[in-house]
Formats: sequence, structure tokens, C-alpha cells
Amino acid sequence: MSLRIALLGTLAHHGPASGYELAKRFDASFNLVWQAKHSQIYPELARMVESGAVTVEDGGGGRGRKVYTVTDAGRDEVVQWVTGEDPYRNVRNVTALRGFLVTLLPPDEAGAAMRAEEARHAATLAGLLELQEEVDARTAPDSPPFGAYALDLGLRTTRMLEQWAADTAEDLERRAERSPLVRGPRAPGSA
Amino acid sequence: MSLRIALLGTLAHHGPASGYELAKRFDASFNLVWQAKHSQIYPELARMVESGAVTVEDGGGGRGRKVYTVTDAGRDEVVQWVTGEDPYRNVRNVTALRGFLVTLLPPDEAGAAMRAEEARHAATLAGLLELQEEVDARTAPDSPPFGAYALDLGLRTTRMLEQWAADTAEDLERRAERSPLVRGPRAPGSA
DNA sequence: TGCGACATGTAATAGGTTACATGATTAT
DNA sequence: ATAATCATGTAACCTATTACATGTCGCA
Repeated sequence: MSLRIALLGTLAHHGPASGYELAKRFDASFNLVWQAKHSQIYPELARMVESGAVTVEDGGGGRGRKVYTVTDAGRDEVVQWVTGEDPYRNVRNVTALRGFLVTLLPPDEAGAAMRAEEARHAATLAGLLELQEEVDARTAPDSPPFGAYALDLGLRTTRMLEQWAADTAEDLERRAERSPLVRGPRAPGSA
Repeated sequence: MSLRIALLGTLAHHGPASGYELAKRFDASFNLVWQAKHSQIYPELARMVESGAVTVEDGGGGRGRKVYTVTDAGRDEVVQWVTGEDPYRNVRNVTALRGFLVTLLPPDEAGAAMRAEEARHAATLAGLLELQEEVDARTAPDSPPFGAYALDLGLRTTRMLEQWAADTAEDLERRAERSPLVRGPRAPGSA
């Protein structure tokens, strides 16, 4: 259901677009937030035309370009979704799974695994900061914060993940140093 | 593929269990990290028996209880996965989507939506803290940090989300103050 | 005897990825 | 000409959720 919202939302933000353009947007800037392949997008657009959330026009060019525009009903759907309560609760947290399973390794190997995790997040952070600079450069200072909140969230998330990996690695390293027998305080950051 | 790892991991942590017990674990403490219904777990267990990652024994009781145990090969698979590089990159971030779409609302409504988001995260945090206390109470101080790193990550994530929602709400409220005349909910195609 | 917890499965459907298939336009 | 990009679609397959279906055991 949320792919539909994501599509309607981007159409509302950036104006009418073709399925192809939407697919590219999901591959690029929107990639932090949501992902979708064209094979998923095209049928969804067809369904949305059927239900009246968008309209189609022939946009000429290529092999018959189709341009989609949000209707008032579609816009309403988005507003309803943003305002409404969360029906969401699907967690598939690979990082947490790793953090959970890392205790199956001997402490020194576990520490190394977490250092690798830390490095991955550091690399992601660098990429995001670059993206932010790029966005900042071509955005007027007074313009509305389209996408800026999501980018901010991405940065915060990555920094948090990096810090967690570092702290967890440190804890594991302390355990490895102290003795081959596992002992000691619980995870860092526990209040 | 990761459901398999999650199952093998819990079997390695807590020892042999039935599909029913695993399903309950996914419903309770493991819920922060991963989710799975029994209808997904039973077939996966059958597949794992076939590939030799686990073994089955008849556990008697009920209507033919089956107890599953990890093999060395299964344990190896988990270690390989934890140690290995990430092939993961599937983002379906409902919170970020909300943050992205909230700019479609007039500033005051957007601020209210973000305050609601903040409250949701605050409630989650309260639940997690309760869980942590509960876990602490029945865990010996010397025991290894099984699951503690994942719980720590859950707490950090929720705190970060709550803070982000609060900061975003504040920003939106500032903007609403500055331009008290409500613009329509339609964003006229950015430019 | 009837309910709730224990226990296992299948079927239908929805959501998502990879691979297959086609064709026009533009730049080298 | 031929490769890249624009452009749209379908099919096969995997993953995940909801609903259906069955049966045992213990307890009130």
C-alpha cells in the first residue's frame, strides 16, 4: 500500500512524471526512503489510474511516453496517510540481527565484525554528507524543506548506527582482553 | 535468506526448540529485530532439515511436537553470515516517507503530524525501557550479552527517532508562525 | 463439554526482485 | 551502423501476511 503513497507523494512534490522518471527517482535521491523497480511501478500506476488517484496523458516521444498527474483524490489519499495513525510494524533489521548474532562468535572475532560494521556506516555517512552538500549547493536558502527532513533523518540514523557499532566493538574488545571466559557488564548505553 | 539465519541464530542461542516456540519468540523478545509468522517458519524449518542445517526429533506431546537442533553446518552458516560483507540494501522507511511527505501539508498541520509521530516514538521508548528492566531483573549480572546489543540498538534508534520528530516539529512550527496564512495542501510542483 | 493453550500444517494473496522482451530516439 | 538512453511492459520466482484447516491436552 505504501508504494502507492510514495508514488503519489513524489508526483505531488515534483509534478507530473512518467513511470520511467519515477523509477529513476527511486534509484537516486528517493533511494534513502523507498525503493522500487520499474516492474513494480508500471502496474501500480495502471492500478492508480483505474482507481482515479492519477490521470494519464500521452507524452509523445520514445515508444509512447505516458505522463501521470495526481488528482485531488490522490492528493487527499496522501494527506490522509500522513495525518493518520500508523498501521506499520514490519521490522526487518539486518543491523540488529547482526548485533544479536555477533555474540555467537568468540569475542575477538566479534569485535572485528563490529569494527567492519562501523566502517560500513562511516562510508555511508560520507556519501550522505556529500549528497547534502550537493543538495545545499543547488537549493535556494529560503526554499521549502522538500526532502530535507528525510535527509536529516538519514544522517542521524547513520551517525547513530556508526556510534552503536563503535561502542559495541569496544565492549566486545574489552571482554576479549579481560579473559577467554565471558564476563562483565551488559551492553553500553543501557540506562 | 535472512529468515533462515535468524532461525538458526535463535536455535544456536537458546538451544533446540519447536516451530511453535520459535514463532512465539518472534512474537515477543525477538520482535525488535525480526518478525515471522508460523506459516513462514514451518516450511523454512523443513527446508533447513533438507539442507542439513538442522535436525528434527519427535518431541512427543500435543499433536506431534517436533524439536529442531542446529547442526555444525548450520552454526557455520550463521558465523559466515555475521562475518561476511553486507549484501543488504532494502530500505522501506515509513518514518522517512512520512518526513518526506509531511511538507505537502500546510505548516501547522505538518507540525501537528510530527508531534503525533514524536508521541508514538515516546510510547515505544517507554515499552522498550520496561522490557529492558524486565530482562535485567531475570538476568544474572555475569551472563553474556545475548540480545543486549540488539536491545541497546533498539533504544538508541527510538530515542533518535523521537528527537528527530521533535526537532522537525519545531522547525515546522517556526515556519507556521512566520507565515500564519495557511497555504493550500497542494504543493504546486515545487517551482 | 467446551474453552484456551499447545502444535502443525496448507492455500490464497500481496509485495517485491530478476529476467525476459520490445521498440524509438539520439549521439558517436 | 551501433551503442546508449529513453520508454514500457510481462513472466517467473521468492518472500511475507492472512485466512483456512486439523488435532491434542488440561482445566474449569
